[in-house]
Amino acid sequence: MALNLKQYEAVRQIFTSYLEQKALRKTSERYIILEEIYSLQGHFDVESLYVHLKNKNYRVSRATVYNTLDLLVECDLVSKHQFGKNIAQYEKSHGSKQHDHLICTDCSKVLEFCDPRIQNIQNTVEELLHFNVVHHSLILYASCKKENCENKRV
Amino acid sequence: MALNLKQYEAVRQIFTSYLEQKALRKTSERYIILEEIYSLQGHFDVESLYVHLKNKNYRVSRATVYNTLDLLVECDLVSKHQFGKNIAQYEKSHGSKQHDHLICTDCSKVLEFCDPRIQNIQNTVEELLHFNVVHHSLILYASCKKENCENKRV
DNA sequence: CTCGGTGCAAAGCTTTTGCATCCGC
DNA sequence: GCGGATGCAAAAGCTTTGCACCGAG
Repeated sequence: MALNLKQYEAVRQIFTSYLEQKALRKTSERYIILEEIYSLQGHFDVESLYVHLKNKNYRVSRATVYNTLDLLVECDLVSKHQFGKNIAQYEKSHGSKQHDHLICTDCSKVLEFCDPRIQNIQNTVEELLHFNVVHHSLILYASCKKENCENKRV
Repeated sequence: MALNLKQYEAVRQIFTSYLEQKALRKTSERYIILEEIYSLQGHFDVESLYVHLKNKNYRVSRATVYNTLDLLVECDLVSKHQFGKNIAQYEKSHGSKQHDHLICTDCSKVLEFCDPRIQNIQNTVEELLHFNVVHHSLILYASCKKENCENKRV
């Protein structure tokens, strides 16, 4: 909910540089969307972002939301995930620690974890296949051992 | 293209057990779809599988293809991937070595690689978060170092 | 004979596209 | 003022659903 102003200032700066570098226009919509994203916690999909914006009475269209998200993903301020469903999930990524995701097979909740060893795997594959790894997605699908898993219900 | 009969026999057996265990009917469509999948190489999406079946003059519907794929994924004979797009990709998984995927950011080609260290990461996370990892998805997005990458075109 | 499974087509959802309008540069 | 970007709505693409019929058990 709350926007970290100091962080937003930095992020806004990065976005501005990116837009200038690509000779794209600095429209108010683009900044409104960026600000909204950085005031959200956790993962979100396009529709919920759109609704959030509408609720604040901003006049934006889905098309612009999609377009802007693409830009933000490209300049690394937002990351995009496909958690097995057909709905793309996004999350702000500036200043966040590199992390991967675990999805609970009982309740679909998404947890985060860090493991530096993923880097070693990337390095090996880079050498072996002669590629430069740009980014990765590691998702573990796992069931909760605890009986009290929120939604042990399926 | 060619179906490995010995493998198919084993796979058919597994599917049959699964259907019996779940008290589901052994319909001809289900076996036709299984057979077609195991005669395909590499990844495929629902539409191409459907077209393959239609070309062989089988009377199947997309609904049945989707339904059967769900069953096959559940009994581990087929694995499902979301390679960043909204089209689910599938591949036969029985008898194949555990592997992960690298997607070329230049030409979208999908390569496979194996790295046992992913297992270590899973073990650590299992302990740390108290989950049982059922399966995982690791995708590396990487650009080809070689100038002669098939489609260095974007 | 029952009722789960199927085919077909329509509906549902997410995402993309076309076009007139708007506004950053 | 030009041309990129937007809003809106329609269209597209993948997947699910409703319904009448079929066929496995």
